[in-house]
Amino acid sequence: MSEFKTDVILKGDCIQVLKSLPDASVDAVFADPPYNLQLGGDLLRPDNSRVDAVDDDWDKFDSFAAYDAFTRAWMAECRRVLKPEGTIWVIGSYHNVFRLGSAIQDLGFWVLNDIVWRKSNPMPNFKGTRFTNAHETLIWAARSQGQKRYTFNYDALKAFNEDTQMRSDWTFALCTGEERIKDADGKKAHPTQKPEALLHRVLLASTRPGDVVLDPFFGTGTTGAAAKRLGRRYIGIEREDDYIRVAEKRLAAVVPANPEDLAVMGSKRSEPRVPFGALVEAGLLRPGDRLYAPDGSREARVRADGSLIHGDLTGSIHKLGALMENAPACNGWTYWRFKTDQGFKSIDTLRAEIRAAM
Amino acid sequence: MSEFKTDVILKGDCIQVLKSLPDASVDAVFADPPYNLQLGGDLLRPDNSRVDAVDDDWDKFDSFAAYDAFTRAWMAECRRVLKPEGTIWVIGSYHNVFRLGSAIQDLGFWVLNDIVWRKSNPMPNFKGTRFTNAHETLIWAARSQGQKRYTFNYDALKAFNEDTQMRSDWTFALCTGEERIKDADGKKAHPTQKPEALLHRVLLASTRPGDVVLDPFFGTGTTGAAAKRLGRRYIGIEREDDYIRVAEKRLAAVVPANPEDLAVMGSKRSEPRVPFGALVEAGLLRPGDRLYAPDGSREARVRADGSLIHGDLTGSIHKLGALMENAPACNGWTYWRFKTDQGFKSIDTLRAEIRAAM
DNA sequence: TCTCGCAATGAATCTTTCT
DNA sequence: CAGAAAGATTCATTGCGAG
Repeated sequence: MSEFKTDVILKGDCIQVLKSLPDASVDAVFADPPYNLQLGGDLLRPDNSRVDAVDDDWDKFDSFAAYDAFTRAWMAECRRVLKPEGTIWVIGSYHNVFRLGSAIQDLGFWVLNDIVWRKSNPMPNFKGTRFTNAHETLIWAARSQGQKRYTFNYDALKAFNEDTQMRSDWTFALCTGEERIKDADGKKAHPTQKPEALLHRVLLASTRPGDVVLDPFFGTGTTGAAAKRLGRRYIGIEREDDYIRVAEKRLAAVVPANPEDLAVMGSKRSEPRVPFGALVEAGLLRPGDRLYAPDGSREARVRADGSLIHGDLTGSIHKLGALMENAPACNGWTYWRFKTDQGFKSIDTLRAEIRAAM
Repeated sequence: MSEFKTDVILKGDCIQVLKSLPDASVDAVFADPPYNLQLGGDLLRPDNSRVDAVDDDWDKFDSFAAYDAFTRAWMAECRRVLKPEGTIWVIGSYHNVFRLGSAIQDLGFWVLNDIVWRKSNPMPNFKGTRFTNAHETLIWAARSQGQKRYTFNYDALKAFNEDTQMRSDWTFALCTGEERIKDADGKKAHPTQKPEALLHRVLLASTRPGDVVLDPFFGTGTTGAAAKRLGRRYIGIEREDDYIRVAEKRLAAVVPANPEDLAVMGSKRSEPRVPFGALVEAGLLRPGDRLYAPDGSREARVRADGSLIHGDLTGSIHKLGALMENAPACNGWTYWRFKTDQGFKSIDTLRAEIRAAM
């Protein structure tokens, strides 16, 4: 059993290092894999022979096959390392994203969304032979189909987006200027450094404070920087010493946000359940009290066990609400009202009282 | 050798019909194949109305393997039928587009761009479980690598796009309202009719007047309608009699446009907004920073998700502003201020900064 | 005739907990 | 594990009918 440390950069080949990590140990994976088919040594056939540069159709197919084998090898390890309720993010462009997406599906992940990173300042197509390639694609997937309990901070992103739900197209500027890390000689330290804002949104959406985020292609550590800033933990895997040095220096300088500012808008689903009967027990409502439909057209009587009665119809607040409206379902908490000196009030205000006292 | 007519709808299974077409005979292919959606049960909106889902038999496949086999069969025939300098367009969503893209690459096509159709009015995610699925993806590919003589009307598109290069993300509204073809009983005639503006741009970009455009999944004939309007020829393949009838009637009514009239068919410009959360992502504000009400009497703290907190009140800039003022609504952008060396400034100035960088 | 409010709807892989 | 019950959940646009 290997040791499991977080907030570290593990040096080595990503597949080898992944194999050393325990099963079901990380909450999220973010992967920005190489797609240049000739990127030094990454591309090995299943038999470990190296793929040469290629031109003709047959070899092209061969190189796609090699890329697929490589992809499926690291991705399968990521799946093993991921907790059941964890999710994976991968990013790519049209060169490789179809390979990534097919692999994700074939390995048993369940795609939740594809997200478009719309670049506000893309590099123009100088020759005028194609459309300006102005976006990249992220794929977000759960570990398996039917896994409904993945982390998604829906309400946080809705607040972020000024109270309308976050869409699948995100606009960010390229990583340039101050943020772009340069060598001593002024050259960019890494060819594909991602904007930290992108990682900020990814982690805010799909992880919680304290979660462990794994990045098998760590590069200069954008994932780690965003994780640290947001109070998440990270594990980076990187092969190149140069990148590791840059990342370590970068990460040392990152100042985490205060824990109390990392709280985000919570969901109602995460609040404790309060049975309607508890309102009666607490004396906020009494047996015999009347509840009223939103338009006042109907009423029901509260019984001692927290059920409602209307004529010869009885049931929970939800069931009776649905019956009143002849609807397939009804949230009784927001449906029923009770009478006060100041007029009608939702029974949900009484639930809030109980929760506040808890 | 089969007869080769254009401006026709060929009835039958698309693979069978494709086999009857001669080699190297069409200039472009546009294909909107089944998406293999894999839906669960019914989906209800919050108001309990039922979503009219795509549950047609033609969209059901037993497995990814079955879908891949189908995809490669029709796509290989399309490649055979395509002229050497011809290009293919396919459209899909995350359910199927990775399969399409991998097949395109494996069959020897050469991807030129992937294009994002950004929907200005997508259906929301009713249950709050994912990001709003607000786009679909098109793939544009040449018949083979090294084929440089494909048609791309660079200058036309640049003029079309207010003299800047056309990007890979396009914004269009869904096909609704008058454009959406209805049955006699008022139901939509086809579940997935595409907006003609999308096809208009596709054909304008990648074909010339007189070119032959093949659509192997013709449906109600949007490709044919755009082709006819633009002075291109079309060949549609469709299996369902109902769709063919609708398409024939539709096509008969299409009037080819005068070239000078075509310029007006641009897309609605509805650029993405800059949400408040983006200021936090960009580092213009940090979690923990203070915002102040106009009269300075109240303050709130910024959190990582762009929500504000004041005591135990939380919410978006708008919601918390409204709470502060005990008002029904509030424009948070003009309400909140932050402190600088030069005194207080509106957060709206920060939004302007981000927009300027875009 | 014009305005306002309400209903309808679009390629959707759309819940969680307890018995 | 299946089934029942609790309970949470929507954005932009079009069209129609009331006023």
